[in-house]
Amino acid sequence: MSEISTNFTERTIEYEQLLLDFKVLLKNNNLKFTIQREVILECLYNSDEHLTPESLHNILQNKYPDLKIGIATVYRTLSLLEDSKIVTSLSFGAQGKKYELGAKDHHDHLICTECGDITEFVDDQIEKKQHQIADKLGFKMLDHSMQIYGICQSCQQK
Amino acid sequence: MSEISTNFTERTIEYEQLLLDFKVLLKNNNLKFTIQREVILECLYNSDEHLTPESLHNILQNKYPDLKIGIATVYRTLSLLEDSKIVTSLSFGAQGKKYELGAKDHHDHLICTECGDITEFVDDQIEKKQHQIADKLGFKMLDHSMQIYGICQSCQQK
DNA sequence: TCTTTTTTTGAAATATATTATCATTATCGC
DNA sequence: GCGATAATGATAATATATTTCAAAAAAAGA
Repeated sequence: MSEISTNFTERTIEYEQLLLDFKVLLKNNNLKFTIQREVILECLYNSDEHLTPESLHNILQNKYPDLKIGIATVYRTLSLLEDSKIVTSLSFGAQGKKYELGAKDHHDHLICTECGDITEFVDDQIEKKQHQIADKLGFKMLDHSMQIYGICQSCQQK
Repeated sequence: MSEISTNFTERTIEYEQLLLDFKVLLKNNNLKFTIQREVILECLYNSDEHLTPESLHNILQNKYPDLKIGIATVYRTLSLLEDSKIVTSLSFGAQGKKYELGAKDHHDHLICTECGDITEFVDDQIEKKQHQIADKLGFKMLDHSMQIYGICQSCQQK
């Protein structure tokens, strides 16, 4: 039995729900709920940024050094979460794939073509407009994605 | 002097313009116009699909075997074209980056998840809104892409 | 045209990212 | 707790991308 405490900084209702959904999903597929899978989900939940497998691995190594979590486990878990539509992977510009929890509200992305940084935003008017356009063209809208490319504030100052 | 003929299947006005722009760009940056750079641009122009560096390399090896074009040259040229905003790289789902020519008009797409049909549209209000959002967040907007996924009219009738 | 200067090239080496293998360990139903 | 099964970390194997460098090609000048 592990002595590791997950020591969550936040345990919101929303997170509890997400965790429960994850457990149900695992059970339905004869997969096991492990401490590694839990801390990866928790880390994604508590992070505001889009994480690469590498950065996620670093964070986890610092936060839970006794777990000695392997990079392979991070990759495997991210694939599992992506297949299960719990996280979404993005890959814009230069540096590799980035993952984000997909359970939150729908949002679009501003992507810096210089540093690869990704900022999220939501705009109700655009959401509405998209529905209008789909309707007008006799299209049954299921999902959408939008990216704005450009140069972020800090890169402009360089 | 090379004996290779580029043997273009199509040489539209649009392509000639693109090629000219490319030549001007090269000259302005003290770069040289090479047969390799030309066939890569031509191949991207004549392809309907999004190409990976790998697939582009294969196509070029088959089409111009005597050129013996190296994979490094493909990567280098794609980076150059991307930096110059002539092509855009995308990365959907699993493996690696894909490139497409980005010189055309803004591409907003309605994509049918049933039949794969793609309809283009432009909406001024959305374009404006995007600029407003970028401005508000101190972001210098260069480009954008938007996709709406759903079911098209004819697939709904089936 | 020929010569000089500079850039580009292909091949190979290197670096980085991702996936597979496998012996060991953990989970979970009983 | 026990046994069946799945997951783990370490590391090997692949896949993907970039760098190096001598030779070749392109542009500029005469």
